[in-house]
Amino acid sequence: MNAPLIEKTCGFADSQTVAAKLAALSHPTRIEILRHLSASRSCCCREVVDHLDLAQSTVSQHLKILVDAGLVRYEPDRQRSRYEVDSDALEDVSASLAALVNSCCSGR
Amino acid sequence: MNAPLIEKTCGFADSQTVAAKLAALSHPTRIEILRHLSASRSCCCREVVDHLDLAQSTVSQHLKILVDAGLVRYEPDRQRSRYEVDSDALEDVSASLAALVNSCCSGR
DNA sequence: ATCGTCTATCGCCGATAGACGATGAACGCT
DNA sequence: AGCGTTCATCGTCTATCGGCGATAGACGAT
Repeated sequence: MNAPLIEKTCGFADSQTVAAKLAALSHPTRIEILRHLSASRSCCCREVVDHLDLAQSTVSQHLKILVDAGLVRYEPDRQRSRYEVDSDALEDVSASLAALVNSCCSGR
Repeated sequence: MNAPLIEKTCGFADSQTVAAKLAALSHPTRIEILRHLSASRSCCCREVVDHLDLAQSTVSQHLKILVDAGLVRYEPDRQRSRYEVDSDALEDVSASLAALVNSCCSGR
């Protein structure tokens, strides 16, 4: 998966790539999860569940989506899980969107 | 709909609002449409259809989603339609995401 | 008046998303 | 060994998405 590389060199990723990352961010629960992950640096699944009032399986699913999108790092820690925001990836997405928006607004 | 106002004043919109706008952007076809709209300033539906190789009804749907999200302005022009990128709204979304990302990455 | 074009909308469909509960594996503790 | 906790995964259900064709309305041209 070298998409971020392409992104770095040419200034914007292809529509497919950008859309996929934005899709991972396009759910209120997942945004809330990101906020919580960044606020408390510990971040096991249970913690997020307590914070969110959703079923544990549901939260686990959302976390998986974020991990699959490359926005959150995951590391099993004993019987716990450890989730952590991937700041670089997140900034990448933001930059991609900014590049897209910029290229769309350059004409004025 | 005063969400953008809130966004302006407090630095970031609520998760729901951000997610909704990102959802509108989280489809490759819609990103492609945005690119096309910004490239050619004229933008009737038919034009987009010719550019995209999708059914007219499908394209119309995607355009509607973008309009409903407030990212594209719409104005009927005779029997044609006129779609135009709303640069301000687009920059708003980008800023919202940047704010979110920033608040998530401030800890390092 | 009629025809052709451009749109938006409707109805339909297959696929996917998002929620849940149940389950079993892994692990710490007693 | 046995119990409680944490977690990922599976199966199920429902709602929504994304695609299409068909249709009707609006309009220009003939």
